Amino acid sequence: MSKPKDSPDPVTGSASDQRRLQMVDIARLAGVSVSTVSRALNGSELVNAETRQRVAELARSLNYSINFGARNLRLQENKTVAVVVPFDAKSRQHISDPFFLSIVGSIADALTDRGYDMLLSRVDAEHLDLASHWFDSGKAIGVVLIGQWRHHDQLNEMAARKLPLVVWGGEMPQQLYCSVGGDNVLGGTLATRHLLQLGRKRIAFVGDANLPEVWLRRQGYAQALREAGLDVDPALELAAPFEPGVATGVLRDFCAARRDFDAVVCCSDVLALLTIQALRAVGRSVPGDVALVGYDDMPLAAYCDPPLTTVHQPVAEAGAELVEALLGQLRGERAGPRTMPVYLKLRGSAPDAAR
Amino acid sequence: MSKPKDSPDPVTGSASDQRRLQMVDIARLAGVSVSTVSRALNGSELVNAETRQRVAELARSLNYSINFGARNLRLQENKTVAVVVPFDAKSRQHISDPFFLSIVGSIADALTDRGYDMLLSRVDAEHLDLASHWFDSGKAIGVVLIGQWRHHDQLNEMAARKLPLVVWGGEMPQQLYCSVGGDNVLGGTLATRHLLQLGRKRIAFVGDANLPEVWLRRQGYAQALREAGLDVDPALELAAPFEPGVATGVLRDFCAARRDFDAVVCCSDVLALLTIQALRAVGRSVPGDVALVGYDDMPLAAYCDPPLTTVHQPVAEAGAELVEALLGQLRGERAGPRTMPVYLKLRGSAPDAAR
DNA sequence: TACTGAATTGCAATCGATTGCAAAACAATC
DNA sequence: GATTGTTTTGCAATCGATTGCAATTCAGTA
Repeated sequence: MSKPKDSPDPVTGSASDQRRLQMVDIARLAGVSVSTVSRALNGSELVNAETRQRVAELARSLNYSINFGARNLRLQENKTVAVVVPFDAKSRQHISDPFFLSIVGSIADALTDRGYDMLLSRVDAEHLDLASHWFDSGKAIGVVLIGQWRHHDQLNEMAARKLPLVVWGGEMPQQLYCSVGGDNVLGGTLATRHLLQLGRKRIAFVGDANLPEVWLRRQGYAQALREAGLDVDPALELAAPFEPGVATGVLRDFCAARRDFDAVVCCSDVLALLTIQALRAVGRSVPGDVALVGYDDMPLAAYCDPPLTTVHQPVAEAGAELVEALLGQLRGERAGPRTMPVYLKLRGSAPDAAR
Repeated sequence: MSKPKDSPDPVTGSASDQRRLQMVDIARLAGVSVSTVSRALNGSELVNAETRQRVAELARSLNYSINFGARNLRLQENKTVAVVVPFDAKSRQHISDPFFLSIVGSIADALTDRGYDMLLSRVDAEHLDLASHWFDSGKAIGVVLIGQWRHHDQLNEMAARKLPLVVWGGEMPQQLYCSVGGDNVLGGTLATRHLLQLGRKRIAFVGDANLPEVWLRRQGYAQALREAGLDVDPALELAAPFEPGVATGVLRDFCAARRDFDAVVCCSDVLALLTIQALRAVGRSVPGDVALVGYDDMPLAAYCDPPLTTVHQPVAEAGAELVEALLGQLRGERAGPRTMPVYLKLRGSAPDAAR
């Protein structure tokens, strides 16, 4: 009948355990002042070693933990970073692209490692500047924004206002803010070159070039074609958005209308999957009739059918780079944009030529 | 501390030195006291309508926003909720399962809608109880934990300590904490019944029954088999974990060793994809040789090949339910576990019998 | 002009921590 | 015992907001 675990602890007192323990309680129990407790818990040399030990043990045994709100207010210090994921207000769609979610996970890791907290929120992709609210309100010391979307301009304005900001995305000409991203031009080039090496000559490009990252990838795509002495055919470019719902229709129409291409460069792995579906719907096979390269190398890319040949983005390193860039800014360093290497991961959707 | 606040040095004043605007600044500029500004911004009737208007406009034009740390300290109120995603410490793997990430997105929405902030963090899946730190330190008013994993016991202890806690997961016997989840027994039953209706009799079950949710789904699986007069064959159960890395090997071995099954119930869509790959590697087709049902209905489930027939989990509603359950607890309501309906989404991997 | 009550406004205490400075305790020396 | 020097400790101000209560303003009335 005895259930020791559930019995109320007489020391802490069952009635008053509603209120959270604070320093004054520890102080009273230890028979010292609040100042001494504060110093003891912070390991100050000013307090007697024995007292320090005693206070620390008392605090631990009572499961005391400090009120960070009060501490931050006093110290004018804050270890919280806001991570903001844009969403499409028109379609009211959440971000569901696995790649962005992976990046968020990677940032969470990087922040945790460095002792920072992460405030996650969403913002209308048409009003990226609302993300500055987290800084303005003092809730966060800086902002990490996932993607530039269509509002390069707003980002520049935010940077001009001295908002501590880092953006995952591509490096654009005359950019004021600090971006971190994969080498999009290289990615576009690698994907296209590989398809050319497979002997494909009519290579379509799927992605909305209004987005900076896509625009850069398209540069790489065009460059690779030029190297091979080929021209860009605007008819083979499809401005499909990243939202699966919209993209599906666009892709089906495209595949129904044209059969004069033998390869596709897709600007995300999700778009690649949708493209494969659209192609199959009109009776064309991958990689037989059409070879296909995706982008991102999302976790599931290896487990699709066919597994996706895709441009690998350095997700694991991305979090650390973004966080370091932000902390650098806060230290007053003038941080420029950073571009990280990418490489092509060969899988079934556009297998190695040697095979 | 008698050091008067240094007037910001106009010469050396670095950019980062730009002190954030506070109420006292607004007060000075408006020619009123801080109290009046506070009241004005909070829309108090005590302050003259005209003054209120003037102060509000001034604050807006200066882009002032309140310091929440100070406000929360004074009001003893906090609108931050910690959302904790367990990770596997052994494999040091991030959570990459798209389903969990979708749930996180859904919670972010629900919290934003209700004016709460979301603190996202990860915790070692072997020490779920560390999640209580967010509450103990006053950084969050409660904790939402994504998944029970193997530590039902730790969760019960946390609940016994009166930690405001809600867990996404299944409802287990003698559970002290509040869980919110899909109806796992029903899900298992629906999946299995559907395969039986297709005429399959040797149905494998893939998932680690040490996890509460899987355990419940297995109940449903067994129940459906019994209904059909069939016995559960332990040889057809495969305790594959959710981590793709580990699961891949386990599944390949299983498919290589046994060909005496004609259907599979998988406990996640990712496991379903891996199973399809493993089956194809040994020359068996889906759904021809083996019909297959996944679980979760992750965003990409419709875009795989074949598209996955899968048990749809109510992700969009999940966030709202979890948040409401937590807020209910905070209001002092004695909230029991909630189980949400699920349904079977028919797609290619186990098509409708009628076809 | 003096008085009254309602409408505004401001003073000062408060939330829970940190920390400069001064006071107290203790030890060492003359 | 008085003086000096070194540890330890505690008082009180501070961070940026909120709010009870007292003070002020002002219109209306005697």
